[in-house]
Amino acid sequence: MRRWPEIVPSIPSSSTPSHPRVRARRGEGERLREEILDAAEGLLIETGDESALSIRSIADAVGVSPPSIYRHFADRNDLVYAVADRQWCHLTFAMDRATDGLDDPWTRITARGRAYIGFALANAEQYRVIMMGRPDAIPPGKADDLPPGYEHLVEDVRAAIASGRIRHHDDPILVATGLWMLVHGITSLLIAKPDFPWPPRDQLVDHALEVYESGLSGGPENRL
Amino acid sequence: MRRWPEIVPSIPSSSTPSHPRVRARRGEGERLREEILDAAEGLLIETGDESALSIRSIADAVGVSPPSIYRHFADRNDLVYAVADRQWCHLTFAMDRATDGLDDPWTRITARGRAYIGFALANAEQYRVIMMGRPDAIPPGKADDLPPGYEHLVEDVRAAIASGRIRHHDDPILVATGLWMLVHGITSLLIAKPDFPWPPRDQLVDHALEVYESGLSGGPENRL
DNA sequence: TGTACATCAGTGAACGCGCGTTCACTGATGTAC
DNA sequence: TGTACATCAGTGAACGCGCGTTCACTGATGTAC
Repeated sequence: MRRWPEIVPSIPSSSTPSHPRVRARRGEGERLREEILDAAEGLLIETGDESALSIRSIADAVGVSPPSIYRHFADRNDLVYAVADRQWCHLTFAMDRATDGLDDPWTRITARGRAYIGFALANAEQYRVIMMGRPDAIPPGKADDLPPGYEHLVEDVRAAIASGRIRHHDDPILVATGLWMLVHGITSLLIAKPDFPWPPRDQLVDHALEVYESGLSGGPENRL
Repeated sequence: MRRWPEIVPSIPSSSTPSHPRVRARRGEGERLREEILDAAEGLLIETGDESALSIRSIADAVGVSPPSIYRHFADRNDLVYAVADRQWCHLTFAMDRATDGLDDPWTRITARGRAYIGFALANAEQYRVIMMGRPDAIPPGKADDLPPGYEHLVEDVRAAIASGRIRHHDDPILVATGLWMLVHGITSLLIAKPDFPWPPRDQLVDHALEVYESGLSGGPENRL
């Protein structure tokens, strides 16, 4: 069980750089690494398919020859890992931002959940890679990693239990995991079945969170 | 919105037939079709990867030459569709069996949910294809299809609302969809992250269903 | 201030591979006469 | 009962493709002297 690096991610543009690329100046070779990841992410969004991330197509999108990729990534897997890793950080970042300044534990929990759903749906293909894909796409040693913001969620659950907001359930890990599964279920089904005649998304999210909250708090009479 | 065919599926053996295959007798050409699907499913389970289902590897597993596949399937997509379609039927069948003979609507609902989770986890790679994969793998016109047993679930929810077992929620579609999402969330996360240090599976399932049930029934004081 | 040179960023061509698909075919077998 | 033949199940060889990866290389650029 490891941490994901606590870097502050910048949401990258999905733009495919125009082809005539200017060669990095000496000492600035690392620049290409970022350009590669940007291009990979752009391709991911564009094609919606992780398997479309070929060394050649990425190199082409960056405006560079395929062997150049190998200066920065050991092989294709290593590159896909890096792409997934970035998404992981973005999701964490989005949730941290959403809970910033909120004090009430349950408010923080739902805000986190809504941010999770919102961000994941806005970045569906990236979410696919990190949460719905085969474990191959996950960097080794990260497969058993905590989900984005999991520790913070557990803290909030613990606080909600302490404050009596969550009743009849005393295991914060179990409660947090259940919440994660509900939120993931909503997110991943909407992503996997975009053509299904869903009820309005907001209604769906509200309903599910409300039912779960009601179940955790001991019934509707306890609701705000 | 279309129905899946109401055929009674037989759970296929995942065995890869031994190589020296006996040619089908005249008029029995359809036999190969089933052998192909069996072999494809076997490969799917074995490799855990839909992209490993190549015409060549399937032909090899059946003990037949690649062009033979085209006698029964228009192209690779068509074949993958057929594989997914079969899984769809199996899942439906498993749930119908699990609710057989049960009368109480809520008992039926949870039995259906547990059967869904149980069957999907026992056939993880197949579940991946039909519920977690890209819509490409889903036969055209089936992408907006009802999930296995959805209508029956909605019926049971309606009955549970009528009997007062589900309170404060009057839209059976919304409730059924929420239930589906919860159950799918549990299933798909367990499949996608097999190495995560989960709480015991049964505990997780029990907890989530209990919380959701409590939320739907209006609090723990209403529980059995 | 000038220059040789080590280093760095990146390239062009090629490798072997497995893939989906097509083509013209083969040889067994049931059936019409 | 015998046989010619249409049909059926399946084949062998080849196509063109995109892929990951490797190799020896080029040419710009900063720097030591």
